[in-house]
Amino acid sequence: MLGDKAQGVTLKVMEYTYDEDLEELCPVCGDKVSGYHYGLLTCESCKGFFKRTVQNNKRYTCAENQECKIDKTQRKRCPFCRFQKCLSVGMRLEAVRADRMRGGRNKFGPMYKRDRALKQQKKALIRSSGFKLETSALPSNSPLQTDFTSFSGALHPGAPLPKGLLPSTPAPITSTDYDGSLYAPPSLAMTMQPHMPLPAPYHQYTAFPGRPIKAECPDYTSSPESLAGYPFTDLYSSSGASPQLPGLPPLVLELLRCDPDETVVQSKILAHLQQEQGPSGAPRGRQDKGPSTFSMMCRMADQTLFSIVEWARSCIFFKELRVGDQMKLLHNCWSELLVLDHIYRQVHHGKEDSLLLVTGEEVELSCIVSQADGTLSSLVQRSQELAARLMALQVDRREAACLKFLLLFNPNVKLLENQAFVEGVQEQVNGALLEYTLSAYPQFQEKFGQLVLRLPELRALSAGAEDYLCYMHLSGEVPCNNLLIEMLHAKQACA
DNA sequence: ATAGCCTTGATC
DNA sequence: GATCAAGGCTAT
Repeated sequence: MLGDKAQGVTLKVMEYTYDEDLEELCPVCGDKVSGYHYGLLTCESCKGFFKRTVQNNKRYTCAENQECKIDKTQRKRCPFCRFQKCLSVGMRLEAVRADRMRGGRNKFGPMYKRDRALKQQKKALIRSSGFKLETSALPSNSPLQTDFTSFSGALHPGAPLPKGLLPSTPAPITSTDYDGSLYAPPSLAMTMQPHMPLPAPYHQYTAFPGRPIKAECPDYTSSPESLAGYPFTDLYSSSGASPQLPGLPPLVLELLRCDPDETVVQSKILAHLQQEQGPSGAPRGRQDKGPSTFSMMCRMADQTLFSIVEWARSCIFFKELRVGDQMKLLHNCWSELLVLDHIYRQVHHGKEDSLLLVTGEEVELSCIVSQADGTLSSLVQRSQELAARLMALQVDRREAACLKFLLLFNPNVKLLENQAFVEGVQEQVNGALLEYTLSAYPQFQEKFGQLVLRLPELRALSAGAEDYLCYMHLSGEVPCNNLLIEMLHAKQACA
């Protein structure tokens, strides 16, 4: 045993830390998972919380506006929002037994098994591609980036593409991907329905098509009585998501399911940044400004971009595309997605005079403006204005998820191999968003139009941001070996 | 009320 | 018989 460890140290160390890194975090609070509970991998405490809530038919209320952040340290603060998050990430009421029978298995057994298989496969794929890149002389200063650099490599126009890596990689965070698409060749799936505007296709992606399952477990959701007091009964028109709510357009639901959990993304990015800075990376800020602040922002954006790419790769529809089209779409919209991500965070943050960073840090706007040059200041200012507009529109998470897809599936991208498909998705998402806004906000008929109108503004903003990044890059201010720059180059090459 | 640890029992 | 997600117990 000890001998094994001593040999090939680097390899072992890499493998180990890598596994640790990928070890799932609870989608509710980001704590360590202890196993599958009520439908997905969660931590012990959220399992217990969910059980207590459902078993004892608890009712909570939120003292704020039902948008409390739930993480490991704050999860006790607002049980209402915690339970809402439990539901929105997909914890299953039906898995709590009415008769309190102990032991045994329930109907979710096979689902868990499948989820495990998917994760296993993903691990294997990433690992193999990671090693491939190791050997192909990537100037990596951080060997722990294997999971992300793998795609960075794949996106690089000049780099060899690891065959078969991209199309079938399952979702990293949304653990409820139980469709069979993983095992079906994506290209085939497309050629099968080249001109179909896909009304049928997405049905096969819903986790439980046609739904329920009355049998062994009590189905709380099917009983109006037991449902009556639950917060999610009136959730439809507010925030949060209820996976089983009737009336929510299934596609919207599906898009939401693809959406990564903020907490998980945040902790992942934080971990990466800390690794880059070294273990002694003291939280610097106030006095240590200047170039390091900008490069820090670049690193943050860079990591966010990795998570965006990861999101896209695991998304419904997107993963069905050929790698070439995937890259074209991403090259087209990466900055738009970054800007939207930033702006939506500010909407959520809800403060006009400070910014919330992906890392969870809050920075005074005045602090940024004082350090930034005119261009950057005006970009920040414009993004704050856009955030304010979206805030006024009360954009919710479902709408934001749709907007992301509308940016990603841009049929105006040139030379797409399967443009009809991209157009079809765009159309579908538009339809679903319209349907959703109309039914969820009937008193606000123009909401759809208002939301969609923000997209050109957002595109203009992101173009400005790209220009600025380009300028800064030429002045040597942007850290190299950066996915941002890679994207920038790729886009210029296309143009 | 929370969350870590324990017991149970259907399924493999 | 091993596994592992259910429910149960209990100190904090």
